[in-house]
Amino acid sequence: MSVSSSVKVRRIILSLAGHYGEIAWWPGDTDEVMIGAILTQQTRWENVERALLQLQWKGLTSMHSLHSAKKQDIEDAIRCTGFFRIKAQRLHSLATHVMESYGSVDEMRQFPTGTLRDGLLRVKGIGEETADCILCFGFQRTSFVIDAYTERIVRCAGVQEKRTELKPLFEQILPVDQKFYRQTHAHMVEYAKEYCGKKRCSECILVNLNG
DNA sequence: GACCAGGTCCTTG
DNA sequence: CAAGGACATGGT
Repeated sequence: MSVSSSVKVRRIILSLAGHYGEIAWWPGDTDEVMIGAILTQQTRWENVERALLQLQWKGLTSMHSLHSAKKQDIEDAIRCTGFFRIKAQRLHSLATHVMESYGSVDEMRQFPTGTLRDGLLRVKGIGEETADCILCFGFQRTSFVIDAYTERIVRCAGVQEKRTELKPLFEQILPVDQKFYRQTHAHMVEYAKEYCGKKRCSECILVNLNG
């Protein structure tokens, strides 16, 4: 008989926190996090940073400016992130949602997390992970991000729950403190990039988590 | 050249 | 609901 998924996840969280400690991760203002969250879909972060620089040169790093930008200008700036046509469309759709539903990014801050999340998920091209990244890292909310890396790590430890059940599983365990949400997601990504390849997981410091 | 990257949407069986 | 393909550039 193995331990429950809840205990496994708790061990992973604690183990990684002990391994990495506090790390700086995904700084930037709210608009920039929103943009980065879309650009990083299925894309390395280094390429996203280059695109963010190009957007800065064009003055397109706010929802306000993206709302009125020409599609061609957005595409040219973000080409290096791949999927550039669909991502340009997604950025514009997000900007339109922000400006037309709230008027500005600052107006969004007074709304509850659930309301903001429902709105974001209605934007075509924003799924659960992107919405939670925006909420957790852009709006400082306690909404945990489940990504491919997190799923890979918990599978490795024998957690069987479906992906949609992982978010509530983590949120039951984490203290309701924004800092833990940010840090834990950061740890998952750093750890997986270092040790969990897509096909195999070597030198895994979590190998004894089932015991 | 093959394979992968911090997803999401759409279509099929 | 699960599985497969499309979207596209850049690095190993």
